Amino acid sequence: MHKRITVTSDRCSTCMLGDLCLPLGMSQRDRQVLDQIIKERIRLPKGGSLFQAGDAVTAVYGIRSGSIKTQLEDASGQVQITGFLLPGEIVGLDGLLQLRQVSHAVALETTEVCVIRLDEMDGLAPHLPSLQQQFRRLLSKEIGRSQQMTATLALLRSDQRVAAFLLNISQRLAALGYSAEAFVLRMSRAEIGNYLGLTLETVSRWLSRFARDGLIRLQQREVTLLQPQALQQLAGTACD
Amino acid sequence: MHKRITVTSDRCSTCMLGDLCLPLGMSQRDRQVLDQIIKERIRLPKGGSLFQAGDAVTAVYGIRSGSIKTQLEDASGQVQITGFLLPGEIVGLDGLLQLRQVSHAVALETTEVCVIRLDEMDGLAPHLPSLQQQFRRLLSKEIGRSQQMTATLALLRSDQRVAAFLLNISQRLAALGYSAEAFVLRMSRAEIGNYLGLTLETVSRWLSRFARDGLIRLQQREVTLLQPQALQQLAGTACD
DNA sequence: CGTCCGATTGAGGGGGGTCAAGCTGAGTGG
DNA sequence: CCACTCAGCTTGACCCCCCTCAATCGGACG
Repeated sequence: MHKRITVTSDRCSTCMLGDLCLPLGMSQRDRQVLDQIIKERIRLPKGGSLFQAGDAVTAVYGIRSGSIKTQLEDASGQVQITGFLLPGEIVGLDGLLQLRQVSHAVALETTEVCVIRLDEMDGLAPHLPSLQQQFRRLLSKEIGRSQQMTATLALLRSDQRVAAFLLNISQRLAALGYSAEAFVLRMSRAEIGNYLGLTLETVSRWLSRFARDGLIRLQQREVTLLQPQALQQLAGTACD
Repeated sequence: MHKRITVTSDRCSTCMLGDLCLPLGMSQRDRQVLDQIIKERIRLPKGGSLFQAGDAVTAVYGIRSGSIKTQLEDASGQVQITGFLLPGEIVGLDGLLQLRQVSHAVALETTEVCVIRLDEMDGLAPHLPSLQQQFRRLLSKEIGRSQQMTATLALLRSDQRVAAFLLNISQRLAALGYSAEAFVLRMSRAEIGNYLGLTLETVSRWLSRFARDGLIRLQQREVTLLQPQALQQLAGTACD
């Protein structure tokens, strides 16, 4: 389901993602130490699983290219998507509690991730306090992101959730240097709906409505934000 | 708003909470090292603030007795309660990203917390790897808890959310050695509703209905679970 | 050109929000 | 000791938002 690749070039210290990923806030010297930790990448085809619930946790994963969804699943087959992750973001931060994965991570397109082994990280920890602190920040950031999602689900109407979703994707892509206005949704309407606690029909209706009202332009999964400020106003502030 | 107390007795190594709090999985020797980190407690009256959004983060806090709610607030006064925390649980794990609090933490009753200073913790980290790992587990646990909340809001009907809420409180109190069947809700109907993404009327209606159907007994905020297994069946599994 | 999966759009109904009117119990002051 | 107050809770009536069910459409791929 996935292919392991030994890293030979373009390590952390020279990676284009730089501050957008694990090395954030680390000195160039510390980044070169980091290069020694990350020796491997994994390449996933569209639909491929990075890990499944129950797997032993030996590493966390930094997305180098592509995108991944993470979802909780229960015995009855019920699914809840908990995140859509983009390059620079770290996958597998839940699961550190018992060192067992609780989520299922699936590639939404061809995706490459850097393997950050926990044992390597713990081995270097005493010599690299900045890594411990950065890792702690990443965990805390994930808590904040998840709490924000809670506020979105608890406080916003369906149209506000869809608008907030578009803006969130837009801003994260913009931070990566892509266009904030024009982008391609890598996930289906059903996946967006599941993520937002709505049905796919409701998502589709609001996207169509936004397009009809001139807020966005839509061609299948291609989105162009025509009036981002109007979307922002619609989404309001769900405690952010 | 709060009173600082220097710790003179009943430190981590002898605290009754023991494995239910920070020291989980640490050796008795390591716990005695932990005693040196935690030198202070804070006592809060009902309604008192432990910290507010924007405050500098210098510590996280272990609840020793009482209970605390944490909530996100935005400029327009919109509030979203993100958690009700019981003894043994750690407050302030969000906020480590920028070392600024993002939430407002308020005591639901007279509450005492142990101050776990970050600088002390980082100072001892190299000599105490078990603390780093335990702290990482706690952060990961909080991610899992928050994701579970997302699933609850996205997947469950209002009656299922209320049932799941009662069972959650029950189980956490049982883990502390209290009765799983009979307990007092420290928060108002409005706070429960906010937390669950419902109105206080809906919460009240379902509690009344559960009581009328013989699933629980209700006297103001005193709850007795008469048929916990029926509640469990009602709540179903929101991906857990 | 036919098939298929995902997306769109419509019609209808129900779950939960809104608004409003009482109720309850704890605290207060006479 | 008891009326008074007030915040929190309960219960009812109404209605709207979003889900459900269904039909149709559209592009991708053989």
